[in-house]
Amino acid sequence: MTQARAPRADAVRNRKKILVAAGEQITAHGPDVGMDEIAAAAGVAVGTLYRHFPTKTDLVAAVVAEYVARVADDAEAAFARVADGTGRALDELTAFLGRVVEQSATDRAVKAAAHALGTQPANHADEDRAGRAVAALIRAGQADGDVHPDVTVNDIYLLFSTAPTDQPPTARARWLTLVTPGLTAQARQAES
Amino acid sequence: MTQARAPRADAVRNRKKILVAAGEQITAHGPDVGMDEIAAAAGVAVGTLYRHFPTKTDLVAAVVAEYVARVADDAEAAFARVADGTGRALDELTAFLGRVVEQSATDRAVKAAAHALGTQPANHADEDRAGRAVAALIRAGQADGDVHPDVTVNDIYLLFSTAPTDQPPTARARWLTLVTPGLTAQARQAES
Amino acid sequence: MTQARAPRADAVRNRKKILVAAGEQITAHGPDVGMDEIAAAAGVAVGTLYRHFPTKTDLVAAVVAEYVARVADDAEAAFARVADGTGRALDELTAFLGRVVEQSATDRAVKAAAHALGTQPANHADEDRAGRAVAALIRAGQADGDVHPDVTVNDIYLLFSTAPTDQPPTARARWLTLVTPGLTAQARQAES
Amino acid sequence: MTQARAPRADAVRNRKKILVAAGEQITAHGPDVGMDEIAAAAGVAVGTLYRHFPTKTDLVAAVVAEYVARVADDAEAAFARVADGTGRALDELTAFLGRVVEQSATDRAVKAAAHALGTQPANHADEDRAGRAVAALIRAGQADGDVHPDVTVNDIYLLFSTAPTDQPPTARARWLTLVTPGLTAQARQAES
DNA sequence: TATGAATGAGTCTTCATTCAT
DNA sequence: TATGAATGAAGACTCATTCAT
Repeated sequence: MTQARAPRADAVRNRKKILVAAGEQITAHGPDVGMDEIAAAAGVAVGTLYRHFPTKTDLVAAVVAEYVARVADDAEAAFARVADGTGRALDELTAFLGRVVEQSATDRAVKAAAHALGTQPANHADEDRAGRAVAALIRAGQADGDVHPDVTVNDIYLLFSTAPTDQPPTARARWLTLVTPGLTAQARQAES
Repeated sequence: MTQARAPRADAVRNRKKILVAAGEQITAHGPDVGMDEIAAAAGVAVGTLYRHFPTKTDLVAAVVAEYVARVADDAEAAFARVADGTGRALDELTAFLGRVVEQSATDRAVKAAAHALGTQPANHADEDRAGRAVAALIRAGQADGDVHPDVTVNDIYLLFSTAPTDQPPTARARWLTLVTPGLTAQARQAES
Repeated sequence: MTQARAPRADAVRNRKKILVAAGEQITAHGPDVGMDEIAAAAGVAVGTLYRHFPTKTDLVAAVVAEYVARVADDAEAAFARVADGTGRALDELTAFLGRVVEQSATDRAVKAAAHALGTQPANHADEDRAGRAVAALIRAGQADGDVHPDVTVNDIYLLFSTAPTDQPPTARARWLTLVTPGLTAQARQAES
Repeated sequence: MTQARAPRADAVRNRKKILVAAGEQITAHGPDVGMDEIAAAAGVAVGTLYRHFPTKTDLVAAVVAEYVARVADDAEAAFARVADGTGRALDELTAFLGRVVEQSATDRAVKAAAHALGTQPANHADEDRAGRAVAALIRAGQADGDVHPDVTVNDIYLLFSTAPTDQPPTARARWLTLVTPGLTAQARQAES
């Protein structure tokens, strides 16, 4: 037992490998990748995969949860920059939106898989974390007079969920351009 | 003669029934509905379904094509209203966008299915028709000074393809509100 | 009714067309050709095909029967030549065998189909006709001292049924060369 | 440990069971037996069958390959007896032919299935082995003056491929009697 | 009567999940 | 515990046969 290699460490490492592989495979080959393929990509046998995730649904849920966690981290970092005066709220908000859209890596394919399998959002903690950070960002932007007063966290989520993640970068950039005015105060005032 | 069921008529009716059922089933239960289920929903046997569409891919392609045709009709009607002075271009454009988004009936699920099956857009005629009508609408709006000068047909398509068709009506309405400023001249000028 | 075209004539012509097409299709594409393909090749609709042959089995049986009839004709002609002194029995016998082997047209594929479908040999009349003619040929050859005394009609059938009809002409010719000695008197005496 | 079922051993045993069952089923019920039936006959589930042979074609190819291997073994054993003086070449050759014909077990039905599925002869090694042994047998027989000088390996193959394996033993014996003279030197010389 | 659309049981194959080793 | 072979339900597709027109 004292001989260096911790037993849990392997399990943890396996879990990570599986999660990563699952994300990659689903992204690359669509939501219908087989469990065998994911296992192979992770370098483990199916049995091992099932030890960590009793169901395909569970696996996908975990992948989605990971993604949510990353998004939450990103949102919090963005707000931190606003809080300490490094960044301006509206800019951070759109940049954040942009970054999320850029991450084709774990994208709509994953969400489609989640949807197809009826996954329930598992990790409320991370979701809340993300939600709070975004809300703070929005409030800051509104305080600046940059973000339209009626914008809510749900609006950002709505845009997330409709981002063209599976399209080429130019399309994604253009989408951002088209969508940003809807968030700004002036633009919406401009329409009468 | 008037009470006789026409022979070809039945086939035509079956084709229609299948198309409708396929749209519904795919929309309701996702792209992975079985052909048997579609057939059952259409009230025919699988064999009949396969007589009309030799492949699931073909069936989905046909459903998509139908959808495209309806969109093309809608776009042309919208432009017609602009042409005869009944409607204003920007309004027609956003209303058109709104209508497309409203049609959850044949929506993203269908397109996801199409994507998953690698369907090639078959009906270029209808696609072109839709494209021309939308382009005309945009040009008219730009002539009015309402639509931003750099807006193109592809922008509209981009918004189409990211519309939250599978979300509740309020979300869809909100999405439209958020997205519209990106198309207007003033709003985009308002951003500096 | 007196207007020239006889109604039965068409039916007979159709039957013939179907029979020919069935032979061709089975030969060309194996015993698993669909009834639709046979019907198409015959230039009729499946329904018509089924009017003439209530079952695929029946159709194949009919094709086989046709083949048997042709073989019977051939055997009788061969014996006729022997009877009127035009031909020598052994030569006619081997030539007959050769001709049968040459007819790849309606060949093993048909018989395999027949076998697969459990067809019972239908046309005893033609079979008997062929059997009698071959028997006569054999007896004549034995009277000449050319054909080995123990050769029977069944031997000829055995060779028929094992002829390499689906192989290239050179192989078929070689087969004939290898097989003929077994029928001749001298050759078999030569083995001790 | 001695009473434990070995893990790999099971897989190997399954493979064998499947191969045997496939041979039997195809022989018994023709090339069109369902994979389900073969699996049932082998006492495994279809999935297992497909794990071992990804395709029906592969399965049939494997059955054929097994058969070829057995024939190669037989031919080599026959030649070994000739080489060490235990047997006479012509006798061994015809006995070999006889044995092959006797093996109705894996016979024409299998080859027909192979043909129908477009199987490519996979195991060239075994084919070559068989070919070499048969060639050696022929050469030895020719050296003895027993086998006709123009006989080649292809002749033997030709006879193989036309052997009446699906007929009763008496018919097979008779066929051998009829066919043997074609291979002997004297018999063929006897014909002029 | 000929047509060809409709039927539906059956075929091959896949894949999430279980379980013996 | 990790492995990977086995399971078997389910899906796409075929085709002999029936039947309305």
